[in-house]
Amino acid sequence: MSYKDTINLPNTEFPMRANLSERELDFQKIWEENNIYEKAVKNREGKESFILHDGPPYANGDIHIGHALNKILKDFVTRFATLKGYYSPYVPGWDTHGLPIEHQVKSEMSDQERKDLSVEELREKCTNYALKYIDRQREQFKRLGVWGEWDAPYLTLSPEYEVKQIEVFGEMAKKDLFYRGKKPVHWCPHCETALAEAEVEYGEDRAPSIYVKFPLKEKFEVGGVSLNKDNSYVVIWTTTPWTLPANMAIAFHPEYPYVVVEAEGENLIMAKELVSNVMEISGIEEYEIISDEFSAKELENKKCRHPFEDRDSLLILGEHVTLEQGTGCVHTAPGHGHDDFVVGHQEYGLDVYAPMDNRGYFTEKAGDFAGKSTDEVNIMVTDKLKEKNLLMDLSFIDHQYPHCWRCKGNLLFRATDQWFASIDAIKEKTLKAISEVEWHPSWGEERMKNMISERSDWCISRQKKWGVPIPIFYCDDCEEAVINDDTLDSVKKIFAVEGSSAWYKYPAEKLLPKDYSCPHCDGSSFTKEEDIMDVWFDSGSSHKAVLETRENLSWPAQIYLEGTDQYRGWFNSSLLTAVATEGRAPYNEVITNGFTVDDKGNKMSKSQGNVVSPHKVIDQYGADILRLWVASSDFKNDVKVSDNILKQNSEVYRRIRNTYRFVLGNVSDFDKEKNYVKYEDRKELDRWIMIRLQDLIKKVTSAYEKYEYHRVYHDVHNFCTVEMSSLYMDITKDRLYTDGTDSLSRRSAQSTLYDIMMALVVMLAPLLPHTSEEVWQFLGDKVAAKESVFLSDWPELKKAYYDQELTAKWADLLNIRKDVSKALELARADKKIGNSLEAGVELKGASEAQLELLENELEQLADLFIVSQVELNDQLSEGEAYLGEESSVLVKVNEAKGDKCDRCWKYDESVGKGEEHKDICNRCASVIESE
RNA sequence: GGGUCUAUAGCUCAGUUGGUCAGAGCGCACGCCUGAUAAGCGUGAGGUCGGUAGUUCAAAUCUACCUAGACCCA
Repeated sequence: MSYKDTINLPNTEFPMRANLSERELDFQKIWEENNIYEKAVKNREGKESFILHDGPPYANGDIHIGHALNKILKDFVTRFATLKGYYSPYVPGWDTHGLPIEHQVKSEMSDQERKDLSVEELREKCTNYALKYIDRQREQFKRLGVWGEWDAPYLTLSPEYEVKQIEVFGEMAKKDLFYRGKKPVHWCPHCETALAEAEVEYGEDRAPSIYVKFPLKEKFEVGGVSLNKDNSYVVIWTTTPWTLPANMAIAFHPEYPYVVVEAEGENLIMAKELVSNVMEISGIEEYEIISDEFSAKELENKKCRHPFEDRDSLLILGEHVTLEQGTGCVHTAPGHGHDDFVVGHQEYGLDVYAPMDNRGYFTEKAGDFAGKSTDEVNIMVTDKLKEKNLLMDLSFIDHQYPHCWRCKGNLLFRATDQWFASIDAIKEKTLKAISEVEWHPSWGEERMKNMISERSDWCISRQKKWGVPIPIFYCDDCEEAVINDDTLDSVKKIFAVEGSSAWYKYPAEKLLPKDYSCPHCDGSSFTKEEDIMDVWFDSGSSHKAVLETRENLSWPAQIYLEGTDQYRGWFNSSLLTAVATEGRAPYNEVITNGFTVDDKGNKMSKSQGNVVSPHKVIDQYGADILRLWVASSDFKNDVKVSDNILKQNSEVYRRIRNTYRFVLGNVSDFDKEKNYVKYEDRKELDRWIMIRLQDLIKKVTSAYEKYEYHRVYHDVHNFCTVEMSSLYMDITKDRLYTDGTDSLSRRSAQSTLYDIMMALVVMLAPLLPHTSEEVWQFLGDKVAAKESVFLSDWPELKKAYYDQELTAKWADLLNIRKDVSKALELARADKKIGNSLEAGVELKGASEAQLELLENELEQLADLFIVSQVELNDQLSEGEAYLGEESSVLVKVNEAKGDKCDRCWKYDESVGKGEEHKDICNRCASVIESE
């Protein structure tokens, strides 16, 4: 007869193959329909808050693997916090304003449509565009298994958000942190608009190339020669002669050597390395370097005369000067160049002068050049220079020049009025705030401090339409800028109802309080500011706009968690607005994740073909595998991802899943109410693994608290593989299958498996929510009280379980087990045995203590080694036995005595001797009898 | 060019304040099992700790330089 029916084999419907890509959707549906997220959060109402504030992704395009990494990490944080007992609601958000969307919307229109478009229409289209992508991304984020208030996210374009944002702006304005200044921007004279760097295209263009002599203002000595102002010059080179009227300075590199060259009776200052170049280009054959090399530091703050304006030109130092072209002496017009602005204006305080109108024509201030175009001025300038004999050379060259993305025309670099936030005013406070934040990893503090220390003032203005208007008015009479509580309250009221598009819909009078008059001059007519705010001001206000306005949130946030690029971005702008308004950082902790790179550590790019798409991963493997990949990586560094890496994670997943499956199969007849064996009454091996489980709980909990998910991953995986699968489950199978159904030994094992399962499923729930929920549902009646794993509690660490004596004893026994395994393998290689149950083992301890141990535990050794018999033999010698490397025990492997029991498959001398059950051993016979 | 980082077996990670032959799991190879079976068990082979030069009795661990890579800025 077959005895298979008399044993308790695993029994479960829990599928070995997960089929995650399809089944995950079922669980997501269950969560959504039953409001599990809401219930889980509500479950912790009144408990300590743990608020992770979401950095808003930009509402454009589909999510990529970097988004997935970041959002999944956030999900780990909030799910763990909730299970651990914190009140941790998660409100996701989106960043919706800004150039890329405006750009995209415009480029989808014909030229005519674009021309006919009103600002309000444009903004409506932008709104729709953003909303469309929010919907798309929302579904994609939800598909990752990220939970949160997806039905009520925060959007930077929502009226309530905009109101808070201009409130933040107003608070800063009241503290006098804003000022109006000029700054050069890319300007298209045809489209009459400023362009962002993304809208600039560089292309070949023909330009005049001129070398110009600037006369010294006074005589000075340098490099051992004395220079006379009548015949001594600094030589500059430029390809934009029209910017010369705005010249304010000449920049020299502080480190390169300069010299004086004598040529044609004149003394010329230039970089030593470029002398021969310049002479060759200018066609001068006879020249001589008449000075020693000298540092430009000797020239700093001396002056030249402007070649044709009634003005001086200051000699200054700048690291941006190169020796690739020109003379090493750089014409500097702070109104017409970026470096010129930074060095000339911000470092040397020179005027930002750009006498030019929106169409690119020179203004009245430009004197002779008034009304002229840049092309005309190019010619006039060179003529003037020739006239004064200050033009060393004129030629034409082809070079890379910026063009407008739309009309393809040449761009100008031109200073326009901008609003700035003064960083200097709050720098000290900000640096202090940084040191009060906990940075993970810790180098973040230094990175942030360096960044803030070096940061110059924040240009808030953007000459665009898709954004939050800068809520400032200008009095038409006195031209003063007006912003105060009265004007702000009025604007806020209107924005709260109609959103910030109202700024474009209504004239200033409607936006201001009724009959408002200028606080400076009593004037009653006003003009609105046309610029919008930098989008970093949008998201940088989120801590106020979200944390302060939502009832379930609170300021400041416990955590910001973003990619490392956000030191410059969101961490930075949020910090500045928070310090400006509240005097401290908006976060207690900042965590950063690295970027996703390919398996060689290179960044992903379409052209490299190494891009891993989260959608594909989900289709092929499932979101839980993607999440496992996130968990497996030390995200503080850059995170590698490739097919191979994902495949590896799916193998790890399989091991975890099969551990669950084994347990589920073996507790199918287990009723916790009736069959649970309490810890003290369990078998030693069961107690041993329970202690191992406590170690695991301790390690895993601590790893979660430190955001070290890769430690969770490794610890849990090792536990499943080493402790559980190859040891505990392998050994316990015999008890579970063949001992009496209701025997203490079997119930003891089941109770243990149950305890382990309950701890594991909760501990992995933040990482593998779908699988954990699936397991939870399969536990069925046993956990009926809780409808979802996410409504349960974090496993409790049972310190009382610890038992040093037992732990030490089992460490010894398991060492011996390793040696026995090795000995069995040798026997197997000799074809003496196949299955280890075909073996009987003889042992000899290597020490008194070990001999005693073996003697005491003899009873359970066969089960522990999964062999049929174990005997002690103090006659064993090294010649006939294997000497264990781990424990020094001597092991001799023999064929097992007796015959194979048909029921438990062990060999035993009692087999074949029974009356009723001939083919099975005594133990099995008695089990059958008693069932 | 500047700021901040990273570099340990094919892969993912451990390696406290420098000190026993550098560890784990996976993968791989080989074997076993066929009552966890598109599972499970065992054994084994894989590393000049990115490179070079130093400090030291002693360095994967400290210093300098170099190489490769990442983010931000210029």
